[in-house]
Amino acid sequence: MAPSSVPINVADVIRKAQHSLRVETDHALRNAGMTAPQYFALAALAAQPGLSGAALARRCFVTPQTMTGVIANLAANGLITRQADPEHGRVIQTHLTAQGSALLAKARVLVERVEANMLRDIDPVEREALMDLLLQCAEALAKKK
Amino acid sequence: MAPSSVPINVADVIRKAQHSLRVETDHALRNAGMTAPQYFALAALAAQPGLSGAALARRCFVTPQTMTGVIANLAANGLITRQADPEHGRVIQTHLTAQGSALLAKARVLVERVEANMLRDIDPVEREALMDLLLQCAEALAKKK
DNA sequence: CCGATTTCAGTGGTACTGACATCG
DNA sequence: CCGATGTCAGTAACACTGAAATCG
Repeated sequence: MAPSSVPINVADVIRKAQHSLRVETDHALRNAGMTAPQYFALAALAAQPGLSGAALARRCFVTPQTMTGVIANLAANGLITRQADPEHGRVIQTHLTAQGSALLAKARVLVERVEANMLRDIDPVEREALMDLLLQCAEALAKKK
Repeated sequence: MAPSSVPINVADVIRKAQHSLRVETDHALRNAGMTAPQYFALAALAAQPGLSGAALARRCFVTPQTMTGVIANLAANGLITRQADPEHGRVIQTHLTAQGSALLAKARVLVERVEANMLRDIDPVEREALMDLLLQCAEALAKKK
């Protein structure tokens, strides 16, 4: 059964929930002139400055090639800077600019509002259960048998 | 906090689980020469033959523009046929071909294997709870306050 | 005129393959 | 020299916005 208006299995519901979350997050971020992947990259960079493109990709659940494109757009908008790591040859370190840091702070409020709204009718105990179950799913998929 | 190797909130885990699911589904479908969106479109078409592009888009959680591209590729591969609805002017009905139907049956086995693997350590009661919680999330996002 | 469907044009994110450089 | 990792180039399929044409 494909995703429909009345999903009947767990996989469909995961896809449906994530899709709604992504759409709402994108809409919220549009007011800050940013896309969702760009936001996640900035947030990861704020937590750990100097990450390489490949490291950033792992943290944001995308391939290095995808992150390369996201990074290029962030750099073109003046939100990050890129410079070669003096230690390691081809590795390129990435850092937030003051402008990037300011925009991230503004965007963070918008994104957290969406996530809080999503969970508004779910109590802390249930949220914990939901997280545990989803992590089990992710691990089962990763371990692959 | 952005998605990281140790997600700490529900939204991150939803993104992580869906990403793993999508990657594994894509890999499984590659053996059938099909992409995930193509599979979902075929499945929807099997359930309700004759749907238009716009109707198909709604069922598969994508925009009509996106579905247009997916449909074009399916038609180019001979898996579906398209013909104008004699009643309504511009509406184009879409139907599975015999080849499309056969490939869908093969692909369905591969996809269901991935989904079963994802849930292998979760008992029926917990699966039900997981679905309920995710549906609550999706509805809260859709209702938007 | 309005609403739904379709199509076109443009941008951005996503993955795969393949190639090359660099480090250990 | 090898193998793992980071980057880049090319290709393909998805996905959204915005706008325009068409039909009922």
